[in-house]
Amino acid sequence: MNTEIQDKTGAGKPSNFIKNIIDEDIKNGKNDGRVHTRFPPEPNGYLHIGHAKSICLNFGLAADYNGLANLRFDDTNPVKEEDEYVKSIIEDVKWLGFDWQDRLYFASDYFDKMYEYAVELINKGLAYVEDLNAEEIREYRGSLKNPGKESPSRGRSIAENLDLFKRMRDGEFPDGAKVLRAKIDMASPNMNMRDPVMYRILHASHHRTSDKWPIYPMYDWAHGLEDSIEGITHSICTLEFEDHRPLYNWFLANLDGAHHPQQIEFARLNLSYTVMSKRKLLQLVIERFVSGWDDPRMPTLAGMRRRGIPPAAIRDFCDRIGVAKADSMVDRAMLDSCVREDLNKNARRVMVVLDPVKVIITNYPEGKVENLTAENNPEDENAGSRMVPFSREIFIEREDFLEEAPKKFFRMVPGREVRLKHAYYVKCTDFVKDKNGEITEIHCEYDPATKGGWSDDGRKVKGTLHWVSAQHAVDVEVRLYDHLFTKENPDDARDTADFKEYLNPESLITLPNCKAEPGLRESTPGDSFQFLRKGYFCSDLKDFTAEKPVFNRIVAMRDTWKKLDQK
RNA sequence: UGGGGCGUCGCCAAGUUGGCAAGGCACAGGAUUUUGGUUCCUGCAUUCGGAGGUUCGAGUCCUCCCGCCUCAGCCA
Repeated sequence: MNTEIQDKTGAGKPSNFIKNIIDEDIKNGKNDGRVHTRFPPEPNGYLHIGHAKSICLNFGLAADYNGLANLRFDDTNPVKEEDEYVKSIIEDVKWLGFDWQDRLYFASDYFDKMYEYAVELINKGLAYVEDLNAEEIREYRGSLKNPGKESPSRGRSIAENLDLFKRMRDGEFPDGAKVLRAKIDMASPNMNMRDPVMYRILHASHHRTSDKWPIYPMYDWAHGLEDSIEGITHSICTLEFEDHRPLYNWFLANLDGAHHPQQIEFARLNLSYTVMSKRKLLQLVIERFVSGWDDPRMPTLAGMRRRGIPPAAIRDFCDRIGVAKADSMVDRAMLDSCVREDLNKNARRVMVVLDPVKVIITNYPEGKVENLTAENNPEDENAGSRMVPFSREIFIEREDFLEEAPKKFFRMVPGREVRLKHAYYVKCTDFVKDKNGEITEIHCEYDPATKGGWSDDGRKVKGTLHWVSAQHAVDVEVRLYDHLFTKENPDDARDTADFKEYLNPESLITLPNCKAEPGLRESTPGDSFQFLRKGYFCSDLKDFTAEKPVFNRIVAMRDTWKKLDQK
């Protein structure tokens, strides 16, 4: 394999086309071998896992090449942006595990400089003030197949343009009255080059510059300047900006002495069984299909944090999916796999019965309580152990008992011996049903010689069950989360009405009466556990209290029995 | 017969100057196991959207064709 590249870019991470470009740049001494990237969110919404891909890419590249990565807010549109989003984005990027040190920047910090640059273009005869209104500009722009035509304003003198632009800046004109446009080519096959708008008039208060500016720069004009000013070497963005690259380059090439970063585009992330567009996510929140931006089913970083997904698992996921230019849809199972891998290593094991049925161990002394040793994590010898109380009456999982069982079922069945994890071997001797045929009570006998769950005589038991002592059990609520949508790609709803038709009615199942071992009452919100044999869960960041403990299922265990059973 | 991209296993994805198809997820077997979890083995593209061509040799070069994504905000 290409061990050379891997050694060079470190960490044994797979190569990708961006690293190849950077390797080449370094070989050629471009940018003096510097690598400087940036993550440039607009503070107008919450970050989601798609942004995480970009964050991991930009900060990861900087780390791999001993470079730097900035966090920069692209706040050029005051009517959409709010400080609240700045805060949440900062929180999310930190949570993901990245550090921009003192390099937190705002596009709005460069407004003065951008204005000067605009004047420079006007002076070069490369920009002009437009009188046409928005609708007229659209008409003049032409269509995909037909060239546009030049605006009457295009012929204005430099002096007049300078004057008008100054007056735009001074607030003399109402919103929409004029714009500043670059003078490029109205017949270009690339629509972005048909005299794109650089500045629009917006008498709006900005979250940082307040009322200082009545004009605001457009993305295409502003973004390259931001990159240039910060000395960015590789400006990484998503595929839809590919068509903007010629414009990005045109602006920078026409400004004297401006540092000129290289724009590189990659394919944005699509994840199966969810949607990623801000508009659709917003709709789910507003129409109450989810409880908020941090609903554990949301693909937002806030939602994933509340779900209990470790940031390290998201970083691992972003490494595994790679970076390329082909549109793709990553299987949610890939993320689940990363989550399980992390949690298997790190989550303390604990016993919780989700759907309890009572078991009475008829030959166990009434009133007796034993404290049994239970290891906290077989994957981590430093995790230690805890004591779990055992008594005559316990709860087990309803689905772990079958009156008549198929051959491959090796849980509790009348007459068969099974092991209670960390406790004893027990054998079912009897059971009680109510008039609906539902099991209400199971009777067992235990073997006192098997304390701890071992037998000296080499006797084999195939099944091991988790349990909770009835008198010591803590009542907890458990929320089982599943895919938000039933369809792999809810976005291709073109044939039918709308993506919300594919919402999964079982994406949240609340179990209000679960039985947990006593220690769980003391958990800190956000703690994650493996509920033995059931999956990984975390105490809910918002709703968990010692009085009413609430746990979220992060992801279920892999379950080969379920697969077998369904066949 | 507008422009710009992309097409390698069910899903991601590597494949640097042509040298004879990495890896992960998923799936299927088996071993180990006080979690039907973990771990560990094993299997899983004679083939790279298709058809031609160049070459001793092509996923990599050439030609044509097919399919998908994307662009007409004073959004980013």
